Amino acid sequence: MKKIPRMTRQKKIIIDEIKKDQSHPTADELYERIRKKLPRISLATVYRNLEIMAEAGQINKLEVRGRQKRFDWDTRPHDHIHCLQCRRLENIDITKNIEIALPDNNNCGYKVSGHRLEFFGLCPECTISSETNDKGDNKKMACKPESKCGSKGLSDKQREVLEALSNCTEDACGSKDIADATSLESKQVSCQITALKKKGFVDSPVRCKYSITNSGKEALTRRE
Amino acid sequence: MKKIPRMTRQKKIIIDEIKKDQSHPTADELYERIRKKLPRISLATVYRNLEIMAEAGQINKLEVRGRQKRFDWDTRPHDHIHCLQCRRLENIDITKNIEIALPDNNNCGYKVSGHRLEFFGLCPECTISSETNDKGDNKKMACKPESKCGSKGLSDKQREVLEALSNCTEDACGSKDIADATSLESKQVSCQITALKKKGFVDSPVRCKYSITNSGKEALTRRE
DNA sequence: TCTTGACCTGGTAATGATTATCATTTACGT
DNA sequence: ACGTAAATGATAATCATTACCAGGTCAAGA
Repeated sequence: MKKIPRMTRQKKIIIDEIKKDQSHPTADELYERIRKKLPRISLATVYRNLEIMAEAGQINKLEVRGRQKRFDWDTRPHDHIHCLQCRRLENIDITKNIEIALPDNNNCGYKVSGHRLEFFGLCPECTISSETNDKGDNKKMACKPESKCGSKGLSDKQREVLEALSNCTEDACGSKDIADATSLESKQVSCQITALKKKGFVDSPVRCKYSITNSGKEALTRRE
Repeated sequence: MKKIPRMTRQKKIIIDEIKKDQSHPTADELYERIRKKLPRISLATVYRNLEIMAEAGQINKLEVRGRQKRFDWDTRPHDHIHCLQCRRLENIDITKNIEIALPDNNNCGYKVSGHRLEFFGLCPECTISSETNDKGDNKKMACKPESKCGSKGLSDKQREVLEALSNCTEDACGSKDIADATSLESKQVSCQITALKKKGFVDSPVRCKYSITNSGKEALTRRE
């Protein structure tokens, strides 16, 4: 009485793409790859079919740390490790070292249906890059960029303040000077400075004096 | 040189509320509870401070299965179990049974900084309710409702079809009858029927004949 | 063979959780 | 007590995912 979902061109291509490697792709990564072969496919179709195939047990939906779900063609039970910096996810084999005892005889009263074990840390490449680059200023990702880095874009006011700082002839200038150089009040300037410091675009060599950082200059040129 | 975040009334109340029990609340659960004491607090403030306190190590941010993050005042390492139906999350003690070996001598080359072990299944209450209620039709949640149940709301077209079915004098009627009774074409009706079946509002006792279910009637009255 | 309804797709709107922005308010060092 | 940096509240923006719907395709029964 079970209904078997129809096999369509889209489903075939999706499952082929997953099986191609061990990369545990996200839905939108798959979408981008599949679009090269099937340009008219919809993102909704990708999501839909991943869900259907996961339910049918053809693939595995991984709910790991981070916002996006990842998909794995290998439905055999195994564990994962992922990098906190570049977010890559890999299989890890630890069956020799530990044995997870499903607490059948547990005191919690749950009817346990499964478990998940996940390690995290820095992958080899990110470990190296974090050791060689001591200053975080122009740190380059060894692998994929972390998606959660926060917006490195600039709002209009932030851009205005940054430009004023960039034009500053002194080593560092106070918020009064910036307020004069821009159309903003000193209170607003102070607020923007805080936001810019958090993004690493502004530095405060002396208390109440500010200067633009290298990544701040870079951000200015990025979309002038 | 480390900056200590300022202690504000809001932070105090948030951390007090978390420490009150073992419920591992989500940000919006906390927001609702705190609003009773501090009605003008903003949801953004709750999120912001939870993030700050998690970073400072005062509380623990739990990225467990499900969309929402949960927060735990107990920062000592421990594992969790959660119910797939009502989504409750509880601590679980399994230190006697297993020992997680951080693979220092692992072959993956990662610099491991931690791990997460999570069991899932049905909590005692949900186990009982799933055993007594065989039909899923009017199954009642023993505890909190699952948030991912899908929207139980009705679009205009869905409501129209449901109403037609509800007025049907026969036991069940075909989509032609529904199309006549409504302003919709038979193709549209078929499409809506599919959606309504998925929600459990419509049943198909005979092939190509449909009738409204109890939960379907209930959905109709909910916001007439 | 012809219908007829079930299932599937692409395009897009809606949703839900979280984060960003910014004017205003508050806490803290001096 | 003052002035500045940080925190707040209100709200817009973002991101991943899901819902909706009109049109297309398939397969079983008349």
